[in-house]
Amino acid sequence: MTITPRIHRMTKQRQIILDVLKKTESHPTADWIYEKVRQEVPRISLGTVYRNLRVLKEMGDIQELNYGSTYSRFDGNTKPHYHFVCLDCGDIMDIHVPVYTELDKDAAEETGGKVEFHRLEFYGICSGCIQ
Amino acid sequence: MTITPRIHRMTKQRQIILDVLKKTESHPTADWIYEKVRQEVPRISLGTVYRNLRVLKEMGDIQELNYGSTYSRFDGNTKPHYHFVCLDCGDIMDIHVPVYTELDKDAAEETGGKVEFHRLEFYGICSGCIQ
DNA sequence: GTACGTGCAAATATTTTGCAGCAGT
DNA sequence: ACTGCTGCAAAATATTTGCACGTAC
Repeated sequence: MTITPRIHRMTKQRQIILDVLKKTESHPTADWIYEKVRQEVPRISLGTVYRNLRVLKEMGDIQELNYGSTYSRFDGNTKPHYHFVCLDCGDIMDIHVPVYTELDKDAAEETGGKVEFHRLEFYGICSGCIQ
Repeated sequence: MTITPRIHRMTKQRQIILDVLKKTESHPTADWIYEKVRQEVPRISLGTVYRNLRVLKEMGDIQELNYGSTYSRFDGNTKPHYHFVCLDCGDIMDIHVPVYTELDKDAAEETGGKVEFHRLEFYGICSGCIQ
């Protein structure tokens, strides 16, 4: 009586959602992705987009971000990296600084728990908004 | 024609909401705060709780956290500190490691923007859930 | 007295879900 | 063929807001 793990199929919808996320530099919302995918699959529903985003996240193909707002944004870049959030225009950008994995050790020691990963976001005004 | 800044009054409701947040060690949701405050002000509305949480946040008296879920949590501790989020039980705890303000300089250099602050959360399994 | 705050209820916004038919493996 | 996936629409969740009255300053 072993648990059979759920098998994921690669449907046209799922593939296109993944492609859209891998191709964009931005960190789009579910609705933005929906509108984009609709150009190729006009009858796709928003529910399907949400269901696929959840599966893709579970499979580790994408990341979900929910910083500073009531809705989520998604990131097709799964390599560890940090983000910069502009407090003015709300834009989120990738930051190319080395990832400090040693931090996890300190945190694990401090809490007595096991640290899997960490997330770091910088908040401020982006170069475009400074003038 | 100067802009007159909004003046905030300290009402009974606002004071109690702030007190509740300053007293707790947890990082409660708006609804938890609502239930707690209701013990002292039975007729308070959830709308009032949300309005006050926004004002208190704007005044810098509390922090809003929205990590890994669709709803916000609030933190009465405004001193810079990091968080640990348990992927099993969902609990959020404070971490007592020094805050690395130098990180902000690197990020500002990399983006060309101005960094005000950063947030760092560690994700893993807390000591209570490890067994 | 002024204008910010409150309670109430309705509205928004975002995400999830039940269901019957469709489709990937 | 089996079972996961889809579109559709309705539901669930979390948060915001219009309004008339109340209250801190």
